[in-house]
Amino acid sequence: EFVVSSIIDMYAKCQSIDDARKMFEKLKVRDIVIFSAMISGYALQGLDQDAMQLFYEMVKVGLVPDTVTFVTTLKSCSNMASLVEGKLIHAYILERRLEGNVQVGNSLIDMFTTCGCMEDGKCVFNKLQKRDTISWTAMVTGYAQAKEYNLALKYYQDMEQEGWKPDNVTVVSLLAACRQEGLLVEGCQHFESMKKEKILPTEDHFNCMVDLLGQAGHLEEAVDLLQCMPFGFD
RNA sequence: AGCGGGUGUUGCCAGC
Repeated sequence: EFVVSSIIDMYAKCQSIDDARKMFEKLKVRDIVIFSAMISGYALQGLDQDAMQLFYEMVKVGLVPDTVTFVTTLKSCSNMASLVEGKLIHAYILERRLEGNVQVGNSLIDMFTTCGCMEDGKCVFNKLQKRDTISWTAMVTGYAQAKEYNLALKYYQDMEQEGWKPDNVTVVSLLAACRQEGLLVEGCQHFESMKKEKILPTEDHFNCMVDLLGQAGHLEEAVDLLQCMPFGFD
């Protein structure tokens, strides 16, 4: 029961997905947590077709997916950028009336924007009763990935205006957008604002900043930044 | 009432 799902989870996260599956197969009784742990393991390993198949199997045996099941299954849809499967999962979510759930909504936003369906993503976002940092960041990242940088930056402005603070992931997406648009000043502002927000920069932040400075011809500043970076060179 | 499964992470290049 509790122990079993933990072990499956552990195997799945330690790249022993086959061992996880063996244990899964041996079980006489499987509940949604066991299924979700197994689906999550497949999604983590990029075995997305297996994840989807297990989801369908789970529904077929009469188990009712919950928010966690949907979140993990949508992850596989995103990995594959499979709109067809994503829409099918969306239909199950609507049936269960879970579209307004924050985590499920966030996953739907990610799935739709990853599949290039910006309107559907926006629609889910707009319908969310409650939003969190991840909802906003998913929109920023989604538009940045779609190369709609101005919209990405606009979502960030709205996010700020509604009183939300960015976190390190938000800033990576912002810097990526600025880098693509060559917005040096704005990029520097976001990078500087990390100190104020007490966000620790990761390698990704530095990579974006070094490139942003470099492409603007500020080579010395780029080198300075490289030198104070707590990581190896790229 | 509680417990095991959970969503957002830059760019370029190479391989599959």
